[in-house]
Amino acid sequence: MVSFSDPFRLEIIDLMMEGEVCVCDIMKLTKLSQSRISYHIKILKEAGLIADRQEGRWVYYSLNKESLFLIKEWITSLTDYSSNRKRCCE
Amino acid sequence: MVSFSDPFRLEIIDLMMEGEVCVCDIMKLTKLSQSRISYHIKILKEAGLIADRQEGRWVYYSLNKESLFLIKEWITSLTDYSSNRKRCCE
DNA sequence: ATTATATATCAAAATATTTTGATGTATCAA
DNA sequence: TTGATACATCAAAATATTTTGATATATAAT
Repeated sequence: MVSFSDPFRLEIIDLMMEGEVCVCDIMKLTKLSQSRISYHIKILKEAGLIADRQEGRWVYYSLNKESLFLIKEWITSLTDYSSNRKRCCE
Repeated sequence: MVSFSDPFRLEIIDLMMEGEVCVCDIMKLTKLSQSRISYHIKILKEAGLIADRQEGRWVYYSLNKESLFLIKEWITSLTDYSSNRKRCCE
């Protein structure tokens, strides 16, 4: 969840919406520097939000649908719970 | 989304799952200092994630279900999109 | 073998966020 | 109207994250 917290990471996630991308794609599409992209990719990967697959010199990154589904489930649990007013501080 | 990024804010959000809470509730339940809680509450409020309602000296905070729903929809759109492999860098 | 390409990693600098403690404001009770 | 309570705000200090530029590693092409 913490890794969702950077605007560039959100941008990278949005790019992955349409399928696999490599760092070079992200470079072309965002004008971010290579090491900067690698840094954010690493954060996303450590959070389990993206999957990677190497093919030769390229590494393809894509969204990890399972972890996104788990986040959705957590949000659902937050809102589904009955929200009766609690008396406070008494 | 950025406001989701702090462990204490996630803790506060979890506390709101069961309904409205005031800062004093959060103080009792988390042992965080008052100003620290107010600070995080402010971040969550500015992000539209929580609603507030004043009653006398107390301010009751609760989850904003609509904004949580919007986040879920965004995540759904991320994963629903067809994820055909894209050729890269060629 | 040598060179080029794709990406990762690193340490230092830059920047942003969080925490703290003090003070301010509004409401309520005595 | 005085004092207490609940919460907000502020500036400074503490801490964490991000960016940069350099270098490293692995693969592939020549």
